[in-house]
Amino acid sequence: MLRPLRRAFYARSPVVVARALLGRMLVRETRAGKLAGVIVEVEAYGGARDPASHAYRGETPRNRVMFGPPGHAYVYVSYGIHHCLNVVTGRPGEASAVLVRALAAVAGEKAMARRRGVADPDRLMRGPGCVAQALGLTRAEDGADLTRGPLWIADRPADRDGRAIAAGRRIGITRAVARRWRFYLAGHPCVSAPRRTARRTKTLHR
DNA sequence: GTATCGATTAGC
DNA sequence: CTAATCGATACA
Repeated sequence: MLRPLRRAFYARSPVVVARALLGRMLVRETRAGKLAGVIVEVEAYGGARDPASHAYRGETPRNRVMFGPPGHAYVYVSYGIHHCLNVVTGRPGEASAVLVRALAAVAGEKAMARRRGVADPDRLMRGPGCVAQALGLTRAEDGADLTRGPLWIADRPADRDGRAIAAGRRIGITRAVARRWRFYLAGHPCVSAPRRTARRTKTLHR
């Protein structure tokens, strides 16, 4: 029987949780049916110590959930258009999180393809905005408790398809760009390889 | 108050 | 390369 990962799993540093999430199955149960995918790409974000984090400058209405207990979803609107799913990690108040950047679909592909308007299975959830669109996640899911349904991550050994965990720079940020806090399954077709170099870099900040 | 930037994406 | 579009931030 598949159960959700318990809160203790999330109560660790974002880097540790990020790596531990690779190969785990994320499940979203809707009235229309069950959507699921294996996590293949993530990014870690620190709180007050990480200039690239939404929590770096303190609590706001948007990031409030980050400052709460771990194991909850932080869903925000990116560029006014897309939604992005994060998992809150660490101790309450630490405001660290893991951004879910890509999944390999294992259930509900048809519903995902309909929502995405895309047929290619590898492109259903490649990129954080695509993940949220395929799963139908919005600000309504902000604060959802991942240790219970209907949005949860399964307590089952990671299935990494025999692939190594690779690390690289986080995508799309301009601060603390030196940190190699993006983790992904090497060579996986659902991983979004960075295409452009990031815009203007503001801080290296190791 | 106004101006600009972004943990993005699709399209030209 | 750019538009899309809004919360947060920077600044007058």
